[in-house]
Amino acid sequence: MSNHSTDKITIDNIDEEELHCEAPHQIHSDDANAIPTEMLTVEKAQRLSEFLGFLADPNRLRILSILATQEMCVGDLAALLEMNESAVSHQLRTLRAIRLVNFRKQGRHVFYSLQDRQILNFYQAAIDRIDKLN
Amino acid sequence: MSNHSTDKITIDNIDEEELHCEAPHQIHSDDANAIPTEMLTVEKAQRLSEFLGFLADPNRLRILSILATQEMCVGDLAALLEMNESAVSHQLRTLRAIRLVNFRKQGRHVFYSLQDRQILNFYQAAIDRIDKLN
DNA sequence: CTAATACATGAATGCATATTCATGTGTTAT
DNA sequence: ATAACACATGAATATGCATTCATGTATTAG
Repeated sequence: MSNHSTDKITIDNIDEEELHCEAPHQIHSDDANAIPTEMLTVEKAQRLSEFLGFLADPNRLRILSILATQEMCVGDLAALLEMNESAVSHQLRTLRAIRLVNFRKQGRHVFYSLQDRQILNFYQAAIDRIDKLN
Repeated sequence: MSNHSTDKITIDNIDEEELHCEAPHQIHSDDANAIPTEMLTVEKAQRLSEFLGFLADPNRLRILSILATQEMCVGDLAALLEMNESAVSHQLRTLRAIRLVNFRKQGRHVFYSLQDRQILNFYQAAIDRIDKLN
């Protein structure tokens, strides 16, 4: 029955669900503009985790790493990745569902390409993070 | 028995695994520096997906969204998130394992804070992506 | 028309993982 | 010392999901 009329939930604005520990000190920002000031709502957290979850698969990432540089048909993707064609097709289906890839048909071939090229920023940032921390 | 002596795999450098479809056209870059030119190796794709997978959970994201602004103890986190304390503790365990959070003990309380503040960049970028595309 | 090719898809299987429950450890209060 | 509190953790359960297998559809070749 929680009647929050807003979906913006600031942390200290929470309806006094008796928090016993005082916040000992606020975290200060290294780069100030990157700090979100609000707790994620359940709904938004779900959407975000869904999106990240779609990226969080080795084979999907490898597919995207290929499509980032060139268009390619399903059979060739399967050959490059050394995967079953069916498995590749299933993955492409999910990538299509979230609008990350495009496809165009040409004869019996289907060529896939990267649609949302904005994710390359995540991709690169994540790669850098991996490279630095290990 | 594939004896690649290198872990750099460029796509057209692949040992001629008979690709039948010619690449009809190279994808050109919107912002050129964001384009990776190499296919991800299996190992690197696994590490990357593992990292993204750790982020891809609604409750972990909500925890991080709180810790991004302030330190907090386990019980208060559980209250804010309306979660079982045990569930929160398990999640914090995995966040600790990947060095995303710090903790300090004070009496019977354990205060968690964000350690790797670099991920706030992903976080913000992902949020923006979600906001724009839906 | 028939066969082969390229890809898609539904069902089944197996694996990873989030939550819950029960219990354990350490700390403060009485 | 005993009890209550704060948190951690192992085991069990359940749920989601990636791959495989079998089959279906569309296109081209002969």
